[in-house]
Amino acid sequence: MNPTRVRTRVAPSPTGDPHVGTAYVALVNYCFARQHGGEFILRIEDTDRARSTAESERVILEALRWCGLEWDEGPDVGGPFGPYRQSERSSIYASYAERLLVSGHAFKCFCTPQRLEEMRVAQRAAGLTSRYDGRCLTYSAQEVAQREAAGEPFVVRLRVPDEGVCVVNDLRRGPIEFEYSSVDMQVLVKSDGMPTYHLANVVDDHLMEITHVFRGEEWVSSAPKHLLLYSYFGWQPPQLLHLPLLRNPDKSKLSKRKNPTGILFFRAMGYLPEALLNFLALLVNAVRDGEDELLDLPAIVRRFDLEHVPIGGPVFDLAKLDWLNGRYIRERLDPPGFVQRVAEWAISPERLTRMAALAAPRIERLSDLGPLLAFLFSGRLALTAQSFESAKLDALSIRRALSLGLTEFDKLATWNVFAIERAIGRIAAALGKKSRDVARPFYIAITGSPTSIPLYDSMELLGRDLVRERLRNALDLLGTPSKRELQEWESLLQSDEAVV
RNA sequence: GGCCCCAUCGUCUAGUGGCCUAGGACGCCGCCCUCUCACGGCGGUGACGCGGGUUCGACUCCCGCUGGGGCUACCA
Repeated sequence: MNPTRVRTRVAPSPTGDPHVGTAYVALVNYCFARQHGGEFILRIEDTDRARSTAESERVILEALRWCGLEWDEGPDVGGPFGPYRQSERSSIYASYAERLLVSGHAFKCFCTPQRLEEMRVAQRAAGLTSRYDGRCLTYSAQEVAQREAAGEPFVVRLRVPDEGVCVVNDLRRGPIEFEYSSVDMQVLVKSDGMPTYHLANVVDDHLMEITHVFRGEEWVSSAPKHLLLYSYFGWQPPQLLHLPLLRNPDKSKLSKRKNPTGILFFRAMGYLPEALLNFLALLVNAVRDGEDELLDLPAIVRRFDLEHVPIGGPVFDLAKLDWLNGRYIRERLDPPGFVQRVAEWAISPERLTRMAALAAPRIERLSDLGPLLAFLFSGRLALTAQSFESAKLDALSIRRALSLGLTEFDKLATWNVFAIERAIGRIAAALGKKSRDVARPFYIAITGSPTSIPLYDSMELLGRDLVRERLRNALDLLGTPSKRELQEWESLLQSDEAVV
């Protein structure tokens, strides 16, 4: 019916560590494209200047490659529809925003953040949908020109009808109806001139000739805005399918405070990429009764079935991943292959060199190496609440310190000894304790012992994901902070930051 | 609060009105194999959230409730 070649994309935002949900979404897009002999594109959505980093982009690409997914077009491999990095396409978005402005489908808005905030608070208090009230829509052309000439900062907003219904056709969910009156007049161009996701994603999907968009469920509620944009531009929108969000065991959205979420975590933990991808594939399309669950990528693509992609949010079941990974290790790896994987995993020459340098001054026999460095080759450590009794701090301070570590470490732009040391320093200051005393429980949580090779080096070597895992584990042992505690403790840190 | 999505064993799911006294996988339990453990084999535990309809017949269709989730930013 439609002779157009199938083109799908995954569009991660380089604002943090690669998320396993990104791999999940990428896999679906990959499978569909491959199954139809189409193209799978990787696009970087870095329109958030404040949060996007080149390092994050690099790591995300590396992580997706590690998973075994290859894209046909992308910022690193190029392609006929480039550039594939939104920050390099500013002029394109500007011209399309201008088009909307001219046609009256968008307008300049000079409202201050404070006014918007007050408006929303009032709307919510009145039990209404929070939605831009259209004040700047009442200004005359001259008034807009005047304000602009006066140097007033402004954003460009999408004009949304006050009445009528928008129908979003989801490939699996069917038609979803939204009253336009419940759709906000989204900002399309920020005051810094950068487009928001909404504008950029629509323009790019059109220009890059994307035919099918498989994306996370969190986008359902902004689909009407996107559809509106397509219609304003006179473009044919792509087919949409919203995939369920991966969940924590308590069914909430998978979050790194509670669970491993980073692709890098799985690598650091010693999962094989084939197993991870296989596990995700099982979440996308379950096997038939009696069919083997061990599937390589070609098999995953072959049996991919759009009609049977689930829409209920699955809990990410680590136990099942463990089982699958075990099968890969014992069924798919021959001895040389196994050795190679182990080498890639943890004993690269660089890593070994670094470990040796840290360990050598502290041992008397080579055989001391095993116990001293075992924690660097382990997943979960065998700790109990008693393990922390040798720490200098009181129980509450320990929990506070570890919990603050969990949040502080995630804020670090780069993961190295220096940054880690400063983070610990900040935590110590926030708690009014000495750094060395605060470091003690971290030694125990991370290395398994109060005496070990240097903590900060160990943490860098172990990687942020494994450190996070160990802190989570320690906190589980000592008592996971309640929501209230978490809030109180965080404020401790914030007030400290304000002083600095 | 408002808008939207979802709902089968603890978990992932099969099931698209009769094939279902609901099937498979992970987990858990037991037995077997075995120098330990693991693997492997065999068996077991265990679910259609609730209430109304529709129908000769509902896990399957409709409505309500309840529960869970997402969004509600000049973040994506």
